[in-house]
This record gives sequence, C-alpha cells and structure tokens, in this order.
Amino acid sequence: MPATQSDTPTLSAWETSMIDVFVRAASLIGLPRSIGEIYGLLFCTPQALSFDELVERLQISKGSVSQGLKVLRQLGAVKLHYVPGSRRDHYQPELSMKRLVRGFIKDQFEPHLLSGSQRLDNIEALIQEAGDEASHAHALSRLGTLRSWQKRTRKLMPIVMAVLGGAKFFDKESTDQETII
Amino acid sequence: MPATQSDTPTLSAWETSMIDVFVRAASLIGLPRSIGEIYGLLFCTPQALSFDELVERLQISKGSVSQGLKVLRQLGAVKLHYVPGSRRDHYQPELSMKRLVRGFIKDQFEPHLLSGSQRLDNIEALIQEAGDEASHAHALSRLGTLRSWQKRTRKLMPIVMAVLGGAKFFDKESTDQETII
DNA sequence: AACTTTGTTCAAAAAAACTTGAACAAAATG
DNA sequence: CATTTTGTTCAAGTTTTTTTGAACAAAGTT
Repeated sequence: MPATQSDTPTLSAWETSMIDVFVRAASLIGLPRSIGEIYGLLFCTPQALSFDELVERLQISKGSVSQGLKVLRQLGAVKLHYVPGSRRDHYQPELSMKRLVRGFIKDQFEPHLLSGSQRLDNIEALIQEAGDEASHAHALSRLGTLRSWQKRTRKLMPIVMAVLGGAKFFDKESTDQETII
Repeated sequence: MPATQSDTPTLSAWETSMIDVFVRAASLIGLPRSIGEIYGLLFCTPQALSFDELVERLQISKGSVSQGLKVLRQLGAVKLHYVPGSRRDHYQPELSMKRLVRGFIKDQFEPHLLSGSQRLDNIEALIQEAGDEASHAHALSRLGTLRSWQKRTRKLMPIVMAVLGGAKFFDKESTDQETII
C-alpha cells in the first residue's frame, strides 16, 4: 500500500486564486511568498485558524509559519483570537485597510525615514570637511533636494492615512500648504 | 612594478554616503543595489555622466550599468543629455520628486492594480462554480473587501501625485468623500 | 572596407533571500 | 516530575535575484 497521502483538506480553486492575490501583493511590498500565503488563507477562512491548520492546509514548514506569523503580528496584520477549550493560538486577519497600511508604514517605512535624517546630517558634515571647495555649492544644493524629498514624504504619510480612514487630518505647520484637494 | 591600480577617481566620503542613501532607497522599493548606485552617483555629480564614467567610478560591470540605465530610463529617473562633441550618451538624474514617483507608480504599481481587477473577476466566477454553497456568502464578502481596497488604492494615487506636485486635484465621483484635510 | 568606439545581451557565477526540519524551550497535563 | 503539546530558533539546503564578463551588434572613423 502506498504511503497514505495525508487527509489534508486541499484548498479550493477560489481559495488558491485569492491566496495568489496576496502572494503577489506581498511580493510587491517586499514580503516573502509564505507570508502572503498565510495572510491569504486567513483572509479566505471564516474561522480563526491555528498554527497547525496553517501548516497543514498550506503545506509549508512549521518554521515558515512561525516566522511568517511573527512578521504578520509585528505588522499588526493578524490578531490573536482566543478559542475556548483550545490551548493553541488562533489567528484572524486584520481587515481594516487603514490599520494594515499604518502597520506597514510604521514598521517598514518610518524607521528608514528617521535614520535617513541622521544620515543627511552626517553627509552635511562630510561635505564641509571635504577639500574640494568648488563643489561645495552643488553638493549642498543636492543635499537640500534630498531634505525636501524627505519632508514631503513625511507630509504625505498622514494624508494617506486620512484618505484611507476617512478621518480628517491637519498637519501642524502646514500653513504654507495651499488648500490641497 | 605592481599592476597599475588604474587612476579611477575614487568617490569622496560624502559621495559614498549619499550614494548609500540611494542604495537603501532602491532596496526599499525593491530595486537592486546597482540601480541605487547609478542614480546616486548621477545625483551627486554636477555634470552629466557617460556610460563609461559610471562603470569606472562605481567599479561595477558594464552589464550592470547597461541594465541599470535601462530600468532607470523606463522609470523616467534619468534623462539623456546631449554633450556636443561626444559620441557617448550622457545621463542626468530626474530631480522632480513628482516625476520620479509617477514613473515608479506607472511602471511598477499600476500594472499590478489592473491585472488585479481581472483576477478578482475570475475569483468571483470560481466562487460561483464552487460546490460548497454554505461558504459562498463569506467568500463573496471577502471578495468585496478586496474590491474596496483596490478602489481606495486607485483613489489614493492621484491624491499622492497632487500633494507631491503642489497641484490641486479633484477626483470625479468623489462627492461621497468628506472634505479631506 | 577594415577598424574603432559604444553599448547590449545573455549564460554562468556569485550573492542574497527564503524555506526546511531537527533540536530546543516553555508551558500544560497526567 | 515525566510526558505531551505547542511553538520558536537556527544551521543547512534550496530557490531566486543580481552581477559579471565575454561575445555580439550597431554605428562612426579612417
């Protein structure tokens, strides 16, 4: 008798396709396939799923599920859901686009923006130290461009959140901003 | 006598740091290191640079420069600059943040959004075909969530462009939108 | 036309990212 | 307290992405 092909409840066609959408979306924002699969399956499923159910239905390793869930928790993209009578953690997907985007920005974007500011200050110092006086002006001008990009990016984030959440938002010190929209 | 270490004008400290900023930015949006380096060096340099100058100063292969410039041209992130008396193509960086972002969105984002719509229609069909009547409702509800996310993403793009460009923007059919900002 | 310059292509090499699974820790159960 | 259940960690294996460089094409020179 051939090795029993395990009674894994195989994914239906629509589930596979929907998960595929999330796998692509994940890759688009630089997250690994497995994370797209995990979130995708949670998204498809009415009930909260346990660790083991994710491993079985997706047919991926425990390691991948563990690391994937860790990242998804950090991003706030999944929530723990208490299931009475079960010792296992159960997970549900965060369904609010606003919260998903905020989690992503907070976790993956802001850190870079912040460290960016310090880096630019550093570069300014290096330019001052540099021997070549002639090119100072150009270097500083480009540094200025970079700072203005940074500033605009920062200004953009809350606006994005506002549009996504429907909430109204006012940036302090945005008096120089002509009525946007 | 040791092999002559080629008179490559080595990058200054501030140039290296500034290029590093672009390498990180590139990686953040999923572009390879070499592309960050190329754009970064162009950004640092007052004059337009030729293919060969990029190869020499960055110490990367011709292949990388060729492919990197190809992508940067597609994105509209570099412009050809005619230099009288030289047969070589010379490149300058696009410095308008708005154009840079638009290029990126047009090239890397919109295609996914579009193909996304068709995929969702496909999934809807698959759900209808599916045997399990009981779960139709949930599946369709989630599909609805996905469609709403897509719609909001589409709505967001022009707003982002507007904020970046300082231009005012009104979305047709956005009457349901309460005064944002 | 032969030669040089300029840049592209693409198969192979190198590097980076992801996944796996076995060993391990932590906590509940008997 | 020994055992089972549940989940994490991490070194090694796999896959994917990026880089390299040699061969090639296109166009300009002499």
